[in-house]
Amino acid sequence: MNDVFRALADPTRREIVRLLRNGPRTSGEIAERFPSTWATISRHLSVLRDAGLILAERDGQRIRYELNTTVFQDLVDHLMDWIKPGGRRA
Amino acid sequence: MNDVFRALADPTRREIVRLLRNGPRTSGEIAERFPSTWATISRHLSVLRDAGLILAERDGQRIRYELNTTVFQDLVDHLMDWIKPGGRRA
DNA sequence: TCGACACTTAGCAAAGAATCTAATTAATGG
DNA sequence: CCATTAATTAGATTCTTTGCTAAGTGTCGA
Repeated sequence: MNDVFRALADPTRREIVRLLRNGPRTSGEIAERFPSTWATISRHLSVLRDAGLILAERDGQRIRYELNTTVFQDLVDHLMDWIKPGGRRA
Repeated sequence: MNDVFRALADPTRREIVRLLRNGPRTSGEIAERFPSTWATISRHLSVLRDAGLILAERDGQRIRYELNTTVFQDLVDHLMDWIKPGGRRA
């Protein structure tokens, strides 16, 4: 879960997530929307992927990324838990 | 909103948030639960405060911190938005 | 008003993260 | 098998974050 929070701490990565709401996109399609280098975006994608927030699927020469909504769901559940007092731990 | 995500990226700060679920605590009460220095915890508290995630209220010599649940609610709403496809922007 | 208590801020060193360029891997078409 | 396109990885640099010690602020009681 730590990876998830750390991944979302970066504004560019959150922007990538927002972009992927509208459906899967290739690495190149994502990269061309940002001022940063393709290499930099690729790095961001790997951070998001390692956190489980996005899924990668190769399609020929391209790699298609899409949101992993179940992890977002887990995150939302996690946060909901926090704002309910008297939770299991602590 | 960027501050909120950045604040939650640190595990110690998330732990503080979890602790505050069970009700307000003073700076000292919070600090004594962590291996870090009081000064370090104080710094974490200021990050959480700047992000609006917690509220500080002075009570004599003590300062009492409590969760600001409305900001968490906003965060949850924000995330829910992400996992619904076809949002307003992009 | 002095001193002790509760807490925060400042300043610094060390660890981590973001981004760039250049090199590398992988798939495809000729 | 070579060139091309698509994308990632490596290495270097710079910026940010973290956590420490030490100094400062604010409050209270004697």
